[in-house]
Amino acid sequence: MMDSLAWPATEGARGHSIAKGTSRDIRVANRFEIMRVVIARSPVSRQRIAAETGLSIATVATVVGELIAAGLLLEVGFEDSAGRPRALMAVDHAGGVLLGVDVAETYVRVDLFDAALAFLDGVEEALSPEENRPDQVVGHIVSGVRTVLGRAGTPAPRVLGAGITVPGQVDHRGGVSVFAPNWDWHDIAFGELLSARLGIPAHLDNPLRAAIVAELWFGAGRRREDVVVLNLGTGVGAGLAFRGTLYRGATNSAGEWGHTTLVLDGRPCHCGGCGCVEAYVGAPGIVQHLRELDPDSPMLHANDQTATIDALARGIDAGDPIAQKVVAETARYLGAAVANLINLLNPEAIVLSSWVATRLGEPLLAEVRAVVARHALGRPFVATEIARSTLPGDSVSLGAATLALEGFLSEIATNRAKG
Amino acid sequence: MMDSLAWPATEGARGHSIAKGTSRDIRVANRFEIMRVVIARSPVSRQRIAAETGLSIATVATVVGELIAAGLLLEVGFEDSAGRPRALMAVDHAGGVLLGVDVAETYVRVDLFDAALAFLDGVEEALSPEENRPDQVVGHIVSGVRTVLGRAGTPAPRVLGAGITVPGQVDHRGGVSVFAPNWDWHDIAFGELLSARLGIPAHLDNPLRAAIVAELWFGAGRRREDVVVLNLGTGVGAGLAFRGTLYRGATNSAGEWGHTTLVLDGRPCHCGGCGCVEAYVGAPGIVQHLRELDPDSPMLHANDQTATIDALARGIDAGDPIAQKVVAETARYLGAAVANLINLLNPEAIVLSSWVATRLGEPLLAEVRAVVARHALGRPFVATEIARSTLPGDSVSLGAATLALEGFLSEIATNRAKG
DNA sequence: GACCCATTTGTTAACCGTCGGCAATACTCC
DNA sequence: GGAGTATTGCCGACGGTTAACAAATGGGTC
Repeated sequence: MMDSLAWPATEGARGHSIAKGTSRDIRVANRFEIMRVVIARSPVSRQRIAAETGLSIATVATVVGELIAAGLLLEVGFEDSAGRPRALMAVDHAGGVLLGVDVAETYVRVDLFDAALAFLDGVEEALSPEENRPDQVVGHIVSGVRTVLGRAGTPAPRVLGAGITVPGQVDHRGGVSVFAPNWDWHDIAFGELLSARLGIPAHLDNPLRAAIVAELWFGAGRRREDVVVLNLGTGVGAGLAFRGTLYRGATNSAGEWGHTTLVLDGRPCHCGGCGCVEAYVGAPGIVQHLRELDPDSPMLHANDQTATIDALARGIDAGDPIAQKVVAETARYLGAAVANLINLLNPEAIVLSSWVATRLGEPLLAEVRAVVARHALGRPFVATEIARSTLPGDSVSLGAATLALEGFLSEIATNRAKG
Repeated sequence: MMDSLAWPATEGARGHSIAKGTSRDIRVANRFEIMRVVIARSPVSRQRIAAETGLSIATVATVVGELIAAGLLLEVGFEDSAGRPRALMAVDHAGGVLLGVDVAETYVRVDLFDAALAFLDGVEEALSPEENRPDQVVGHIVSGVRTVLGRAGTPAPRVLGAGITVPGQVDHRGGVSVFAPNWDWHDIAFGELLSARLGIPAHLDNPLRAAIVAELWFGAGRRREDVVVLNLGTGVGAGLAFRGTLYRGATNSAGEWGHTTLVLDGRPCHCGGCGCVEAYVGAPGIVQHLRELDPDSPMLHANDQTATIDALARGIDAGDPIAQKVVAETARYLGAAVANLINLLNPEAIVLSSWVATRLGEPLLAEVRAVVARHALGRPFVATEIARSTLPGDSVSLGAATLALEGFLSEIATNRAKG
């Protein structure tokens, strides 16, 4: 058994359920926070880090020292002051790389990032419908990882960790894909398979959670406590963060916002229910709006939702009335569903992410805001910012890599002893 | 200005939003946990407390020592063991009392509890529709408090604190009723008014939050992390707890589950929207189901929902088919709305509370379970226990008093120096 | 240009608080 | 009195902060 396993095989058998907080957790949280500030404000002085985090300068100095010792940070210069110049810290771009792997129904995407989560390189391998065995998927991941690491040049960079997202219910502590509905996987110890083949600390989770972590570190979630990210794609779902940290639910399946009922006894949904949010605002649902409005629309591309949504986006730009009606109809449902989240959870921000949100963009968002204003209660509504994600690239693989960084930061040894 | 104010008037002006955790918080959380164990398992040995909390015996001993010094706990006897007998701890019933005040639209309820949150006495004063000025409400609270404390006998007991719930959006830190829709209150510094007149540390909050705190301490929330309590009354709302603690949302208005849309463009709701959950499962909504099924039903009591719901409950017991249909119809909506919560939040338990849940009881719950099973996703569904609240009495005033106990426990000085 | 001082930054040590482990003590039973 | 268990006190490890101190620079003075 390799020691690169990120999940101790036997754990979690504690007698009680309450997460007892230890002082160690405080240090780890501070490391996260300081790393976030350095990434966002780079180059940045210790003084400024202290001001932004609220920590004392002494604590900042020790934590920064740890991060320098771990090879993540670097003093990159100095800044004038009235007295001694401030040293400026930045992420050491040679300090190591992180891998973010997004396993979806039709593709496996492997992205390489530096320790500041700046995108370096990426490959995407298509997944045919027959290739749904875990070992086949693992094969694609391994080949993708080899490709990007190979291209990264010599000497091979130090890999700090890999984050892998798999759809469905994932037990992130055990590295187990508990249930992946599309492939009918049950309790696949995916993480072990991967660690064994990669020799890299691997962190398995679900794409919704990766997306919210990416927003927390780099997007609308920065400096906020309660954030929801809505993944609008073929399926739809929500990533949730409460009090500044990821919320997973009791059994790692929180966030199935797509399968909450919006229209009782409404449109059938592929989950078997009726009137689910996903049936109206998922890509197939949007295509259905178009088909119902104009069955012969030239924007319709049979068997290719992506092309249809693209055509729709072009139609909006061109002022096509049918396209506009489709957007309005979609927003009628999406807005009500967003208002539900606002009323129930009173978040600070709701972020629209994934490819449908990207393509339909501002026109959809404007309509949604108007609908939300009608449905949501006044006070929570004004407290919530509704925005599109500003993250570049695939925010799922970015979030997966971020989870790997969090894992790495959690395991840095504290160095009091110096020498 | 009195020093019994529980809310420092100037606070919260920190530059950053992240709640920086201190080791002090750990101690406070452990005090809560140990107090909960003592209340639930009383009389209980230190050993058992350690086993149930997962803390070391040493830590349990120090915290128990603090609580004894604060007058909350007492050694009440010994338990045989093979060697030295275990000392048994219990709450000191003479250690102090807590007040729980539930301010509703039509009444002010003041309950007195001992430090173990056992009910001692209570009074309810009716609130006429004209009596909606803050000072009038305060007057009722003060008179109620004087009554129960007067009856408690001499010498007057030590009051550890008072928790007061007010409907609407409440800023618990500042003790301000930010917005109470029924009375059109805006930014009433209710807490200051009360502290000044009572001379008792007062803790203001919202009834939904009180209800979930009560469940966390004494009901289905014990030893659970993620719990939802549904308040089914004239209005409906949800109290939320994530990771073992109360969730308030960004601006203290999380939990408006009653105003999430379940039937797009459905029944009008008094909030101005349409198709809200409350319009179907709030008491008036249930009465409307009955009216639609049988406009001449003898169970209908004009202008008295409570009587109608009571008649409905009797009808169910008697096997009245109309009553059963009304329950089924109500469950059709309630079940779907509960399933939404399960899919979105994946909680460990959902607790049905308040007077409608009490009266319609098991028959409603059975129907709801069946509907939820159809609507919710399989895996989160089996992970969620759906139950009626087992708390006796008014769980809102109980929760309010519990909030006061939490406040008291947070402010116990740590005593290393002894003598 | 040499020197000194003010000023600010960064580091170190001391302190307090938390928890856990271990040994000494307390207590009862056999 | 000895065995066995409970409780307590003490110590170490770790966290953060405060305060004192060392380091680095600029500016003024001779």
